[in-house]
Amino acid sequence: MGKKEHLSTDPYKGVRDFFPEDQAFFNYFISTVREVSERFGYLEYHASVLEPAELYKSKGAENEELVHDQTYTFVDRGGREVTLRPEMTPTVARMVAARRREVGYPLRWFSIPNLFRYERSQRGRLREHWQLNVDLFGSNSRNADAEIISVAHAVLVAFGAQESDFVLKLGSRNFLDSITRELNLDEDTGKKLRGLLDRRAKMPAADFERDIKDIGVALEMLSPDKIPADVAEVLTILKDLGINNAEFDPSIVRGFDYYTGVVFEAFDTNPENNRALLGGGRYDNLTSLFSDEPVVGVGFAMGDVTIRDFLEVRGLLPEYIPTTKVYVAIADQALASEAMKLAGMLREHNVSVAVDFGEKKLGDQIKTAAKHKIPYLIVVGSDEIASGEFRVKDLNSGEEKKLVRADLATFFSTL
RNA sequence: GCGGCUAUGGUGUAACGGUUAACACUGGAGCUUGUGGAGCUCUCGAUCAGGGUUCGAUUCCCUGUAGCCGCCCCA
Repeated sequence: MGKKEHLSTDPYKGVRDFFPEDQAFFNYFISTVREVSERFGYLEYHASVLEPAELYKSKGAENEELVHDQTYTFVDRGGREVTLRPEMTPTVARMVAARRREVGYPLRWFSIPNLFRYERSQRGRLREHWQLNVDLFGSNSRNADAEIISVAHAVLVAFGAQESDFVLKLGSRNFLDSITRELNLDEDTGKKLRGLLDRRAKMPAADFERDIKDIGVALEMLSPDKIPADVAEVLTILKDLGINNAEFDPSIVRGFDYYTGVVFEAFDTNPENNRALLGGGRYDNLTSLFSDEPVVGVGFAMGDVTIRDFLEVRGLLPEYIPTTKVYVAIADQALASEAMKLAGMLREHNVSVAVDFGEKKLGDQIKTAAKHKIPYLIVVGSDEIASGEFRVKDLNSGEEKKLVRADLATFFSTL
């Protein structure tokens, strides 16, 4: 036997391989979110996955865990500490701050970066994922908050979701602060309250009520009927825009410290999938890391893995169709050059064509085309070369039609 | 960082502690020199690693490793 130790074919822990079917979905994800973002007048930017580690360290003690335990951080050959970005917001804040005097506001930017986090993976949470980030800078208007939420809404609709499939839940950091002030809670207790609210959906109602009483907050203060003024304003604008599945939810608080105003998350209305599909909110102080001239912002982010899970559950995943439209099979290896010439002619008309070199029998060549889910087949044989007439087979229906050379290009380029 | 579950060909599954580890898909060869995607025949290919219990371990126990799922945290 002489068994040799081989390398594993698994990808690195927590990251994915994108096989062509996966890449096809990914391309669909990218093109859909890009189209929607651009439709709202947002411009695409991009940045390196490498950032100086200080960018994440400077955000305060609360983020120690994120920086020390949940990032890929290493020292480069020049002794610099480098981090694979775990989120995009500090990067975009850095870029905006760098050109804060010249960019012009309101500024609308979006990006589709990959992000890394060093943590144990679980369903819907991997060590690398891709995320749409949409941000609007330089406006304090409630209309800006509403616009960002409506972009999020439009993205989900563009993927085929109905308003009944998801709900937009809005909360408010101002509201949270007002409770803290009213009850005179210290900073620690305020944080505890925020954490409890964040976890509310995941814990039994009785536990939540007990814990909330323990820190001295009456349950009535968190009633969904007591809509804070900022949330109410945004909800009114959204309604005017024709968005009817948004509501106030006092337990929407978002985990990050940098949020300052209205925050929101979208949820699948199917209670079995209670993970947030996307989330965001207003953050008014982020660029202050880079300058004393702060730039206000509001934005949201949506991951490719969570949206894929959502679309799968809802039956909204598009069927896989390869980009290759035509497969040319040959009856005899000697005809390979003829087949390649025919393919070349079709390519000049922007038809995607793959050619078989005839190393297997014709039947097996067709199997290959079918296996690759290529929709059309042309067989090249000496008869066809002589007559100039080719049989085009639709591999989905099994139907065949005869076309002369010139008509082939016309036929395929209309697909 | 903490906890639960799982580990058999490339994939998905099967095997009361007892012959040669079974079945399906996939791959390869053929039936079959140009209408074939099917079918049939043949074939390649596996018990995660180490230790223990036992006459005998894929099966039971321990350790390790890996994966999945939760928790923590949340981008």
